[in-house]
Amino acid sequence: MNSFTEENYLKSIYHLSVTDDESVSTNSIAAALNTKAASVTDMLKKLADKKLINYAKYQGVSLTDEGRAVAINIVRKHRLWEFFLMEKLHFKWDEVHELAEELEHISSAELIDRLDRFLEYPKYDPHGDPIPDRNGCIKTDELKPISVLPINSRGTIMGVREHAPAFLQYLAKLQLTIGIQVHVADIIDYDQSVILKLNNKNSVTISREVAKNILVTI
Amino acid sequence: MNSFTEENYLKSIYHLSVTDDESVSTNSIAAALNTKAASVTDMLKKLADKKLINYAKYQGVSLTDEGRAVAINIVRKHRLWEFFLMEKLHFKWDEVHELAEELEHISSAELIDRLDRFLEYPKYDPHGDPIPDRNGCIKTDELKPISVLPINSRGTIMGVREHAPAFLQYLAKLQLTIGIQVHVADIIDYDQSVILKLNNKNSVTISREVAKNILVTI
DNA sequence: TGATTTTTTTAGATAAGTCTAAATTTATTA
DNA sequence: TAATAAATTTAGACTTATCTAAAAAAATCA
Ligand SMILES: [Mn+2]
Ligand SMILES: [Mn+2]
Ligand SMILES: [Mn+2]
Ligand SMILES: [Mn+2]
Repeated sequence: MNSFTEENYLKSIYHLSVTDDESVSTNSIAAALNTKAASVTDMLKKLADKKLINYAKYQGVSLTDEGRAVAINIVRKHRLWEFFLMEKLHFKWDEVHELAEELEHISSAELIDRLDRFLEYPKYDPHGDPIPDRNGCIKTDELKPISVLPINSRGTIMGVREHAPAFLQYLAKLQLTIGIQVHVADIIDYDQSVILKLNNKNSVTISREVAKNILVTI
Repeated sequence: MNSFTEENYLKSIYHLSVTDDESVSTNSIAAALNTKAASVTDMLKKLADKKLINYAKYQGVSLTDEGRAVAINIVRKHRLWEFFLMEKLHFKWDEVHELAEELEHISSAELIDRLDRFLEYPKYDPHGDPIPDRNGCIKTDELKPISVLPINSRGTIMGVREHAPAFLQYLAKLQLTIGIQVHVADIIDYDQSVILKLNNKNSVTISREVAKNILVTI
């Protein structure tokens, strides 16, 4: 079995490698885990010994197939717990992530499969991220940030790129949550702010920065 | 915050002091936690420093009010998770304890209060043990082992004194589970074996050892 | 009571995970 | 390409929790 710490490293490497694509740097892992580069190097050696990552000094790291399987399983647990917390315990979408950071380390596979069944096999977590199935298969829908939509186009909010509670609370206040249809009414020349019309006729203005972090299907 | 290890020590001391009453010995803690006496001594010093236990060298330990509050909170979490696992995820009563040993360390009080509400404030866990409320109040029903019942008396199974999976599986096979009414049909002179009649007319024979570990109300 | 056994504590090691400071390697840029 | 800057690794130290072996205290009993 892997320790909580090892699991957190593997998960971070996984997330960094899906966004960054290439091999992951020591410093980026340190930043993600809020730790120091020296600590990361120590852990990378250990994970390499366990054949969970490919690591050559100064070269960055990537996950092995086994390491990726471990990481995806933690992501699966994280997202299923998030769904449970929101759906059954009625937490808000900005509250579930922190709690899931603990729950994702509960080890039992039987438990998570039963939770999956109890929740009726949800496909997406409260932030729109896909939940891997028990075989580690994970959907990859093509989502676009609102910032690339042209004036007068429409989209449905399906995810976010940023999970900070403050950001999620802000979106909730604007009623910009998963499943909501938006219509790009205007884009301000000066700073690229986006004016959205919602189905309920409300109109909200968001900065380009915010628009980049909201994902939609067209 | 206390570490998992500290929480496990406090919980063990709590359980040992409710069954044994007086102050708890180093060796009994070591036995309960499957560790060595030397390790226990080290931890006792730390817990005493944190004012969670009363400890004087060679004198055994007892919980302070604060230590007891921490312990009871862990027991609350343990039993609520056990109830969830059985009620919602349909685990068997011999499977839930091990899983709850992990879940009891999830820290959020908000989470456990919401879980409590979701489960509709259960009073007892799957083994008949009372679930402390959020203020740490815990019911203490007077339960008697079947072994003290005279011939021809009746009782309702309300708990067990032994939580080992093998024991619980054995009881389940005999249909001796929580809520079942039993009638003491006979007690064998030779070895004090107890012959029970159930409501469904079935008759089962259990050893005195087993009879001691099944608790009933009359 | 005095000797023996049991219990508990101390001493000293080990392993995991973290840190700071220094050294080394790689990347940048003049 | 040589100097400088940035990234990474190493060295050495610290904390937590654990262990074995030895010492000390308490309990038992002849
Ligand atoms: Mn999350
Ligand atoms: Mn999420
Ligand atoms: Mn239990
Ligand atoms: Mn129980």
